[in-house]
Amino acid sequence: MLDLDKKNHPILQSLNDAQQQAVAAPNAHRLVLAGAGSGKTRVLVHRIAWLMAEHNISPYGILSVTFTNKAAQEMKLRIEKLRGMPIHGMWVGTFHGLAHRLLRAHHEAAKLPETFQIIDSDDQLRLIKRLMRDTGIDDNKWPPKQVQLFINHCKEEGRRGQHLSGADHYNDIMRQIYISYEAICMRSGLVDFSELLLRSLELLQQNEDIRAHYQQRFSHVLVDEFQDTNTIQYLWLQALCGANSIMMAVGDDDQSIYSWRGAKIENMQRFTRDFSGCETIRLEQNYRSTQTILTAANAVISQNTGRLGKELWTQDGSGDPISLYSAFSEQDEAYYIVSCIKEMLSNAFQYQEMAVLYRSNAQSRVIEERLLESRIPYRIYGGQKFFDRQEIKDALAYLRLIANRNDDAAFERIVNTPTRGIGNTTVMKIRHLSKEQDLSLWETANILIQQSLLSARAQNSLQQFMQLINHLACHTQSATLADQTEFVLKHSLLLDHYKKDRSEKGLSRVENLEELLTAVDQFNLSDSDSDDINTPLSDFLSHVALETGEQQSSEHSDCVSLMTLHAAKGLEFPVVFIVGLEEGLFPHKMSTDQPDGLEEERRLCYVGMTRAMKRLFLSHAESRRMYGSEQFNNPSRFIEEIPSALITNVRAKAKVARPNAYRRSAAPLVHRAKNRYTNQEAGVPGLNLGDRVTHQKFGAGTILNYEGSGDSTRIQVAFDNHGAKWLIASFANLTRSSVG
DNA sequence: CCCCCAATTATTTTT
DNA sequence: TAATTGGGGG
Repeated sequence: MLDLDKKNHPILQSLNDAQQQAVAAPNAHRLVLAGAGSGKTRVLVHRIAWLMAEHNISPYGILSVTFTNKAAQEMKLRIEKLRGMPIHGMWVGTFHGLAHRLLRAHHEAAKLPETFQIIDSDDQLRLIKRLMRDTGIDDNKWPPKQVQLFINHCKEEGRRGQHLSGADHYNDIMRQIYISYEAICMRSGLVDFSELLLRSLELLQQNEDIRAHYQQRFSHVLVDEFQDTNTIQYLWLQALCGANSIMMAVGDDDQSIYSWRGAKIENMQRFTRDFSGCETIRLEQNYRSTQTILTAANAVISQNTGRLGKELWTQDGSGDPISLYSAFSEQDEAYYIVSCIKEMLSNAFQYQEMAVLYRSNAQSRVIEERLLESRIPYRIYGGQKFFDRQEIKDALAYLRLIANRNDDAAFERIVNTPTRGIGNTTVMKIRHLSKEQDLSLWETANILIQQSLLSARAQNSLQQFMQLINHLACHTQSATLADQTEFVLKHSLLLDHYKKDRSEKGLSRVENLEELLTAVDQFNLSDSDSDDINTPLSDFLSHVALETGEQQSSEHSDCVSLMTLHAAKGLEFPVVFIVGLEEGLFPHKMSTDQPDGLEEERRLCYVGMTRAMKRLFLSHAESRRMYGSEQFNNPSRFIEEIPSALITNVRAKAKVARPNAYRRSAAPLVHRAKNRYTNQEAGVPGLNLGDRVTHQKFGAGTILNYEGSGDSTRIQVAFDNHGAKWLIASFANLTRSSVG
């Protein structure tokens, strides 16, 4: 506990006890177990302010690491806001961004050319494919995607090609490809994402003076989302922390949902072991959700084993119960969601306060269709990033080649884009010689031309291409970035190339290229880290590679958000719908066979539930069209893990509340559903699934399901006024009624 | 070089 | 089912 006068310190005043303990922790390592909505960013920001104010730490001595650019940006902003002035010299950024910074500053010691550029996973895959073709490795037998995973996995574990044993045929092939891949990247001055981290770790490991410099500089290292760190990131942090550095790791083991991407929850325990004197602080008071939502989420996550342990609570009230809807089908589910959205809207919630979360992207479609139909504005998070689009990458490849002629990935991409008569034969020739001579494609192309080793046609085309690049380069040397880009777009004929495509796709590609000009322009204005000595062009290229660029521009309009549960991490919404809570879908069947997989699914559910502030709607569908066939999934086990007292089953209510609107809009689909059921008797002659029936006591309802046969047949009926019930068919005495 | 058809295959994704 | 990918033909 802190002394009273400390508690009244302006930086600590607004914080709860646990938060204060974290913020004002003495000079010792701390693991902060920060539950969802417990104010972890707040703690980090206040901690930094505290260190500067009370420990007299200069911004220069602080290193603050996050995973996403968005988080880094927010951190920076909030620190500046709290201090009331811009911060200089503090390293606040993503793992990759900071690693990049280290490599730029010490490219020589890192054995990288000054002009090195970053490639994304797409470029990486292309390089691997090309290399496999060159070395004659069958890409049917060894899928390039798998090779890519292998390489990245190695790098994430800190292993180089030389370190590998090649124990069996598989490992032998993989090692071979990995080694040639490393060679190509070196020769082309290219660095992939995992390489940024591994290379900068090696830089620190192999250069005592550099390591000592940073260890001395950073007296405090703070890390956000620590549960998402992988092995190399852990080692990287460790390398930056000297004997006198203090580290604060903030994370939540219950929100670890990226183990499939290499994240190691074990790093949390490892941290408390490796960093001596480390104590754990728990932030369990939640400032986001109602107690009902928290109790439900706590109950679900408590099913997991090996947790560090934590229970969320709130000072606020219990709030509304959680709604559960059992839909007939995914269509029905979508109608229900839309009807709830309308209801919430009339309950004074705005569209932008609502989010629909699903396990897999494919689920968004039905919901989109219904939203579109109801003219409800929505926005889908995730999906293709601006700078990942084909046409944008083409344009960037021109810029990259201008910046660095040895960039093989860029060369390969645009040597014949737009088509200029440099076919496969020519490119193959360049590749072969390039491999033989260990020169870049550009250098090789030069040799081929000088020695006239190509057909006259090819020679001519290639020469023109290279002249074009040189021409673009020297004509834009002194121009601004925006002018440079515009010049390139025009003279490369890339814009014309896409303008020829009159389809919708082509149209949007042209639009995107035009948007690129805007992006370039904005970059000039806002500018990046201005503390390196690079050209604006190379600055821009690094920026683009590391910051994938957010969604479209419609950010500020009032829209319902649609996204995967993964994408929802870190966000919050007053009203949250979690749909498709079915066995096989969520938990996904790909992860149900191993216990680890199932627990991660459960954490995902926990993440989803804790996004909700006021209202949480859960739903599952009894039948769902998946991969072209009808699946009958059981309700997700996660539903059962929620105490039933917290849940209201709303199936009947929803139908009664809006019988007309509901029925009318649903009509065509009910019809379609009925067609599917036509030959499927509900275990009783004359009754089919989907039929409308009447019961003496319960009134009208719809047949949902049945089980068993003969006298013991049970039928599930959704009664309009009494919810869903299982009835013994032989006693129920149901009569068919016509569909309204 | 482009177009069409058959085959394949369906989590989650940041940097 | 539907979307993407690869191979073959024009």
